[in-house]
Amino acid sequence: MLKLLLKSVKRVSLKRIAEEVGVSIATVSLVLNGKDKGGRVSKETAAKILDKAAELNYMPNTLAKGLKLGRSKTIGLIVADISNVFFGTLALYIQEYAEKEGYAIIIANTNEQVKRMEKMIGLLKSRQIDGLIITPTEGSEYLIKDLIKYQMPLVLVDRSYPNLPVNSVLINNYEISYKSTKQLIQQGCKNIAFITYKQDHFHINERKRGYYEAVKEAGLYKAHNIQEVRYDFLRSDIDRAISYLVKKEEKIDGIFFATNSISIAGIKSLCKYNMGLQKDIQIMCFDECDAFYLLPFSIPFVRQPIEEMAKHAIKILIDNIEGKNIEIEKCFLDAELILK
Amino acid sequence: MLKLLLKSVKRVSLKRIAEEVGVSIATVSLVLNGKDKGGRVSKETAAKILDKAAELNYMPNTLAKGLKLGRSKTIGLIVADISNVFFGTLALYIQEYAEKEGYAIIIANTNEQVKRMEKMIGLLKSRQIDGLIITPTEGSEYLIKDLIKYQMPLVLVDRSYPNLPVNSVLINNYEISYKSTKQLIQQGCKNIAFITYKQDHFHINERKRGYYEAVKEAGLYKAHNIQEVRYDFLRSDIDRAISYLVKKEEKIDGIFFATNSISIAGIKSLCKYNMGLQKDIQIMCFDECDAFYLLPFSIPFVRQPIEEMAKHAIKILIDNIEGKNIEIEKCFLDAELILK
DNA sequence: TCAGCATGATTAATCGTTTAACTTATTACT
DNA sequence: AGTAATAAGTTAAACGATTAATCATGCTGA
Repeated sequence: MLKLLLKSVKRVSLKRIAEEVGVSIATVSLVLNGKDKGGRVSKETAAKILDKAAELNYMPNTLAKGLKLGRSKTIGLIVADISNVFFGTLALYIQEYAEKEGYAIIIANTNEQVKRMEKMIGLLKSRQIDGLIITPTEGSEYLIKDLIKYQMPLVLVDRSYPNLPVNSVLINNYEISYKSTKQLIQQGCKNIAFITYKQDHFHINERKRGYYEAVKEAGLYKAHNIQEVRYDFLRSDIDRAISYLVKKEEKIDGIFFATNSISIAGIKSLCKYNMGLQKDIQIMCFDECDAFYLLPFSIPFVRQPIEEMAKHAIKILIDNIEGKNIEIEKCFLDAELILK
Repeated sequence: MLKLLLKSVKRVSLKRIAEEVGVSIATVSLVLNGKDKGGRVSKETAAKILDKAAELNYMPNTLAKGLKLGRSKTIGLIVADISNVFFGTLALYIQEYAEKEGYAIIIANTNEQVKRMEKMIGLLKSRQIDGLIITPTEGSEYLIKDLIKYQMPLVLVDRSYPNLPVNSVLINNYEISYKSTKQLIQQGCKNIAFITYKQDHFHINERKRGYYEAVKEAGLYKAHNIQEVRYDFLRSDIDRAISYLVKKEEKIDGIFFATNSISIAGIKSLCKYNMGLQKDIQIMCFDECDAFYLLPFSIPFVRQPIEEMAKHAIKILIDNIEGKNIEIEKCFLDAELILK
């Protein structure tokens, strides 16, 4: 009874328009899709159909359309954590650019767990998404390979497997890390730490390599200045790392944080230990953070071109989906070092 | 040619399984949906079907299923700005709880513009979403009314129109604002400002009312201590407001920020004017912010139970969608005042 | 012997759209 | 007049899944 009540508000379909105008469903479809050129439908009939469609506020059923055409005009976006500002901003722009092309976005989180990533891919596939934008988790190479085999239009963003034949949009991690570390050295730092995730990610390794080359070149390399923390125990691992770094005999005078979450946790920790930022220790962060504005001095950071990344990812993906481009695209964008 | 190539990877359908096992599509469907009890299908056939489905890694086509059943197992989430941590976190939890019930989430942004909200509702409707979770923008009452008339399962979150017969999940805005303001008064503030959006939102008005009652009760009410800023000109309006408040003859000694975005912008501004936080001015914020951890003292704030909000919203919505509950639910959750 | 029932499966309609192929009537051309 | 071309539509199959209705077979008991 209730169900009947709920169903009573029927959506407007082509059939309804066809009946009310007195033509066949096919004619309505042709007109509404603009395929009535070349003497298919008379001007008057077309006008009547368009009027009726407007009057009834017709909206095509995307499910039916997708089923018939084999395309859903929907893109899956798989990120590690949508509550993280970096991914949130990425999602915002991806959604914006996708919408302009008539695509909707379904978002899924992995929480950096490959099992969840597998599940999410399955979930999105069963929804007949036309393509996928992914920031892959560690150890997900086999999933990416599967998707390639499956011929799923795909773009990796932020992170990538450089040896896989897959579209990607990345930043110049190595160069910007090298440059950022150099900057700390120029500011007079002699003992610079690098805090990063204990993860085997290409982009993370590149950042490490940039740091490494810069300190080595300056003759400042010390193995124990590189500290790795676990994603799942970020807070406690950072605390331990910072505590170690500031207490060891050769006290550090600079820290480079490899990601935004590490930056935030690291700064929190430094404050807890009451370290004199920019007096005793110079820091350098990946990504901007609101917290910076609280300080009486400015903290240098690497700004990623998130909007550009989103724009490129969507363009590459949609070109791929619509068959306009079948070449693999590896797109590298320049991040910016902000010193202010 | 290319298209043919792309199409060559066909998805596994019921038909394929039926052919390979040598039964009809109907039988496969029954077995895979667990509707083969009561002597519908023999154990052996069922086993063969299940095996084959597993072997081929069958995944139901959600579009076809949705078309047939009139339900898409998809929920639309419309927020103001997914790059805002509050909404990002909300989205994270909503997605998590929805997923547990087998629903996917499509996210859309309004940027606080009612025209965009209208567009997004249309876009989501045409995708046959089963229900909608919305943080409505200002002036969107007519859209909500439409949705109610349309009998769309719907839950408003964070914000609401209290007079409309619509499900909602809100916090106790009035009480928590009253309590927070009282707290500032107890700490000795005699001249407390309230900075809020120039928006006619129920939840915003409630927060203002809480502030108002508290200062009035203490005989501290002054009309010009309430400053309103525009969403689209947040930074500049906040700057002007703060500048005014700290420079006027009766200098303020406390500020209550009505939302998280206002808190962040406000603190930035205070730092710019070099105000001595917690010496000259006590502040009170809505929502937590990473920036707080940079300070040598703790900033009191109102913590919203975001996960609980998401949980309730999803429960109410899905009960509604599945016809388990047709009563209108107005759910109020308690926010927490964190002083540390 | 045969109605009645249980078991195990199939048939066919349906959801809303798209589109190739077909129809029918009119006009144009030689 | 006969053929072709054009205009203005319609028909019907298909996409993949669900499900009410039907069918076929074997068995039971009076």
